[in-house]
Amino acid sequence: MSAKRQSTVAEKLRMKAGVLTAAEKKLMAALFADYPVAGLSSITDFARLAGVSTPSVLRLAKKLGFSGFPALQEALRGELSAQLQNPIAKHERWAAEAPDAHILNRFADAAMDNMRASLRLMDHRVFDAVARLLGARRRSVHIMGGRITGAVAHYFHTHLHMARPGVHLVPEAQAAWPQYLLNLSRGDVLLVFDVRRYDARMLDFAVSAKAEGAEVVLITDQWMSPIARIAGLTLPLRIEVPSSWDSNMVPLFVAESLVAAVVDHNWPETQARIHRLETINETLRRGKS
Amino acid sequence: MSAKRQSTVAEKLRMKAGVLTAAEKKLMAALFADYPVAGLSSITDFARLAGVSTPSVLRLAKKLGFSGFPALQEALRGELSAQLQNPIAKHERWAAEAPDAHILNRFADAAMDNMRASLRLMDHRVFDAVARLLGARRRSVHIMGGRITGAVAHYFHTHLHMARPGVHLVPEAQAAWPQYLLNLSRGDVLLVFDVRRYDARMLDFAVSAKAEGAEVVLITDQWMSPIARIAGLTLPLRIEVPSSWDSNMVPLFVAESLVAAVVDHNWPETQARIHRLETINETLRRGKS
DNA sequence: GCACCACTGTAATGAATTTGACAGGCATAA
DNA sequence: TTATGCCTGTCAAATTCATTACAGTGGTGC
Repeated sequence: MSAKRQSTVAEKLRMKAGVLTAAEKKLMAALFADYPVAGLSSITDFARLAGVSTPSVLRLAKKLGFSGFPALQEALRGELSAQLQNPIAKHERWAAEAPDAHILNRFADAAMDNMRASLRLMDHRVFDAVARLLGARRRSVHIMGGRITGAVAHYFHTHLHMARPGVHLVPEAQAAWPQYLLNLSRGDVLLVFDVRRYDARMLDFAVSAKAEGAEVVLITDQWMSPIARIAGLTLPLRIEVPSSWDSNMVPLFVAESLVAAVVDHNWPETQARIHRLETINETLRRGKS
Repeated sequence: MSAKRQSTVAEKLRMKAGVLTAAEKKLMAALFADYPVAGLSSITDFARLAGVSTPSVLRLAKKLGFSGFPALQEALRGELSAQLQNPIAKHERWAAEAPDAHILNRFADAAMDNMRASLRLMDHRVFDAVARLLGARRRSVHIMGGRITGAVAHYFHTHLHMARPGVHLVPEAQAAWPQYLLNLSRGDVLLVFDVRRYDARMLDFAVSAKAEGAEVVLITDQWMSPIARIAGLTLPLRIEVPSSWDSNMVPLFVAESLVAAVVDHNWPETQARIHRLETINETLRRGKS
């Protein structure tokens, strides 16, 4: 790949600065005053902003080598979006020899994109509300995941359980569900991970739980599990990767962040609990060996 | 003037997230995937990008309180140019409206740093070698994780098992280990996840496995599990986050990437397998309900 | 002073966009 | 099951936009 290809509109302009006419210099100044946003409105607005006529804008675009004004705009949008994507991540991932097309690089890019998009999709107030619910000691917490997200649910259960008592994992095996519904008390929290392809049986479970008075919290993907309609709080995420399956990285991220938030929120008590846990672990290990 | 200060399009969207229809949610996700640039092209392009019709875009714009699509675009341009000129915003904050110190932002920063650092730590030739080992059908694969990484090992087992036969998960319960050692054949692969605090018993297991002729592959953290000394291939990662525990995100990333690499490497065969799996799942589901 | 040339704006045309009206479709509730 | 209401896409009209053609302006060299 040659380095020439990736010349930005700004570079092209500076390159041609010598042969620009008066009207074109006005345009260049106007564009640089608010680069590149000034060039993203209509050709009429841009011309008026610079104080020239519309055909002058068009002539400048052609002089820079574009087929027309829309082509110039697309170039501007392209470099803008490249610039807004975390620049470090894209360029610094593997300074080394691995090709861009390598699966690790493709996966890493996708993962970073997912993180960004998910953080935008999530409402941090909802996140805080979920953390508050999970931190309330008088509420039991019941965690549930589907085929894909089962591992995340399991992981979340393990860690939240270190932070507080009263945390239960609803097993994937449907046979045991009735008793778990029985154990639900009014005000308990049911946290469900459900990404496509959505599990109709989990919807049933959530509906029943809600009928029992549970607060339903849903962590789902951008296409939204049907459980969203009955959930009190929903955190939508983005989980696409170049693979046959979706990625669990962002759900895991949310799970870890939620645990951290709960731990933060009630630090002294949790710290004591963790300390006790470490001691017990030590004792068990010694006892065994 | 209302108490609310000028809210961004992103905020408006999240505010209304509850009352958005399916098509509108698609648009929201598409916009957030490349915010705000995705919304700066024509209404036609934007609609096509999100996979909905143009009128749906218009309806969303009106729902957010704009007079039409161009008005929405102008709002996007406005906040974009404000953001680009404001030096603070240069460092593109993700959950933009949440404070920097918010746990989500701190966690996200740490996760991104971990990703970058891990990609630099890993040698992509080692990664490829691991993928090749895992893809070899004549070798059985045995997967093992510790207390923290157990969930990742479990997840990795589930997914790799979808891609190929001969994948086994060594349970955490030590009691069952002898039989698993017995099942190891010369040339089999033992893939171990081990991060601090390292588990001495896993080292013993790995040593025994190597003695049986197994290829030991280790996925560990930057401080390197002692197993590294006997492992044939080692992938060191970075897993620090602002929390009481380390993060499993990067190990999960590597696990997912490895599965994708194995799947890629032997696509036709794997595809057939996955297809059969889907069929079986369908059948089971139908049979149950 | 006169003719030439390059540059710029006005006006008109054609293309694309935006918007409103309509009807099919899906889910919900009776 | 049937009826209702909401959502969504197709289609067509109206508007805006991008582009071309052309005429006017100002400057430069002879």
